[in-house]
Amino acid sequence: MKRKAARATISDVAKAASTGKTSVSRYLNGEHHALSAALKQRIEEAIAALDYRPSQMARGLKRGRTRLIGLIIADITNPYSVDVLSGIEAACRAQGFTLLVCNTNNEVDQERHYLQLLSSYQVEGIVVNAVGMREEALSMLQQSLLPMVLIDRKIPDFACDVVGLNNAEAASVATEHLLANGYQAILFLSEPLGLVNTRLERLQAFKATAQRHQLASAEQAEAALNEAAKLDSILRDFYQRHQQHNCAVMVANGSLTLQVARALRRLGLRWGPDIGLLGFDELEWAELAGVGITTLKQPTWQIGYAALQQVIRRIDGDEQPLAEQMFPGELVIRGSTSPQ
Amino acid sequence: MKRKAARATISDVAKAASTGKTSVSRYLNGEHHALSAALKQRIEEAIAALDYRPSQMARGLKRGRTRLIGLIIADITNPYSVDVLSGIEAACRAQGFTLLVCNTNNEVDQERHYLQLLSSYQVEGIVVNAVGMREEALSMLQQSLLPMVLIDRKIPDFACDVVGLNNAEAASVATEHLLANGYQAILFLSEPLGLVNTRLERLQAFKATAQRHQLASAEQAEAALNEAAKLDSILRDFYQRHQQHNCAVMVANGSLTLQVARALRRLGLRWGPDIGLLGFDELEWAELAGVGITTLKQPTWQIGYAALQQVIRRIDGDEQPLAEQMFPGELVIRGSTSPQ
DNA sequence: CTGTTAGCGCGTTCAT
DNA sequence: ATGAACGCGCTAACAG
Repeated sequence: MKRKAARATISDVAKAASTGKTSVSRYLNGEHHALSAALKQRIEEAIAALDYRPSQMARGLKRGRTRLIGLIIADITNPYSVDVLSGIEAACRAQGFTLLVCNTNNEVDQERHYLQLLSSYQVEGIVVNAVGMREEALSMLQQSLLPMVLIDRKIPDFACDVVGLNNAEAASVATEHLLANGYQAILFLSEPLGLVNTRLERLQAFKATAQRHQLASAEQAEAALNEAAKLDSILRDFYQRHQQHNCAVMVANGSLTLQVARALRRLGLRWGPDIGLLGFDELEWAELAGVGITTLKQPTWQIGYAALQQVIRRIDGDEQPLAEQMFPGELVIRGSTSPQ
Repeated sequence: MKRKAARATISDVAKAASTGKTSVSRYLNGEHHALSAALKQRIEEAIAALDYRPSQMARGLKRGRTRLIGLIIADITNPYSVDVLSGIEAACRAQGFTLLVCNTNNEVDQERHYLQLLSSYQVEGIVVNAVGMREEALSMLQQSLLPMVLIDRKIPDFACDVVGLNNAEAASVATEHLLANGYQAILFLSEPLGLVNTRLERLQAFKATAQRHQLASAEQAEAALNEAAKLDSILRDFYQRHQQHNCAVMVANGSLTLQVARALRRLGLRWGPDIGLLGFDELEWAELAGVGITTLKQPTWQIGYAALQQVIRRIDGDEQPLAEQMFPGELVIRGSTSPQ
């Protein structure tokens, strides 16, 4: 007695429909023009009766097309990444691809593991959501020969399609908003800059805009997400030096904004009344925190969708030089950037 | 000239090591006892030289073991689900499985689509993270014959392993906390109860505990996540009837807590000073919202990890009657449950 | 229009 | 200890 009914194969269907495997295969692949109505009918019934579903394994083995796409995410707990994932997934469904999601948890050996894995499963393309990814982790990607697209971040010296935010424009808009609201000292706060282009571009646009408008004091500081003490001292120092003017902090991403908000809490400073606060990336709780936190919202879903479309274009043989799609951000104004 | 170097196959390796495929296969599967040191050496070098990696497709086809596990998530934007996902993923890595993540977005036809897909890829087991899943969507799962485990929620009349929170205990602890802090009227607020066992169990434990302690007023109401107006009226009404006493709201899950917080904002009510607030599920921003929101934190990561272990046990042929693992929650006390 | 045949890359008897 | 040959489920080339 069998443990469980073995799955029906294409041969079973062929037998049940008293025909050959080829015709069944043709039916499955939509080559309806080459099948008589009667045969189609029989095949259809056989498939239904046996609850047959073709094995993607065998199909991929034969054709070399697995219709599989790998997604590498540095940190799946990051809301930005999750939103992007939604967009990617929607695009996959629309195009008939399946997504293999790999969360590297920002660990290099996990990334190595997953790259091998994706290769083992013969994925046809890879999307890398590099948000929050450390630089060393990115280096590993360079060896892959598959169609690949980067989200949010570029890799120095590595020619690869990129989809992300128009950082220069966004940072400029954000800075101008703060200037327009009368802030006279602004601190640009980010995780360690390194060679991370998003941070560098945002910083540069901030500086340029500040200079263009002759901002009295444009400062810059870096702190890692887990350096609470350092964050405290940076913020305390900045506030003490500028509390007589209107001063504000501009935070380069959502994860850090959360930490900054916690730090300000610890220091007893209220965003809005005491100090301005503006963060990149929308936060679902932004309106609930005190007077609300002004954010620069990214079109995350669209970014994910566009990224997947781009990989597919490459899979389909597109040899265009190099695509770099930059989406505009949207400023969501809340209480944290209203002085007094 | 070939477009890109075709991947090396097991035959290539065999040729390069001047041996047969069989030995290479044995080497790959760790049957080291049956290989001479010299041959192992040659194979090892050939694999390295060709950058060979076995095709999981072919392997799965032959052995019938794909080492693939499917995960069905109702709503990937739910932080609870993401945390659980982390745990599942860690367990997968530890056990040598790969995860196929499917986000149904709470749409029935997407679920149908993904169930077929998982079956096509011959996954060996399925984990269903039912958090936020509508009842009608769950019904579809019943037909799958694969090893399957449910997270968080049970399906009526469907024998299946379940991993989740000890709802009765958790709700009891939460209720007693409110009682101890002097609240005399408590409103239990959830999404529509339906037949969702988590909601029912939490409600029942709330009622039982309230009765045992002779709480003056224990009320209950339901509202869907998108019914802002209804939420407003429920809360306004409750507050007006009880504002002379200390009154509190207990919310059955994190997504709804977010909506409740927004509603209270709209109504101009402050949690803590004006009305008590306690929510199931930890929120990363809980401490930043006003005086902070008291939450009942679930061991999400562990729940995910345990769920995957359970599926694997079934895959390995475990025929135990039925496992129901219930983890304890942890009350995280913040300002929202301190009256006056 | 339809069936027959030959692999895709791998694991697995079964001989050597 | 090692290799030759067969077949997993499917598609593609080639007959009929």
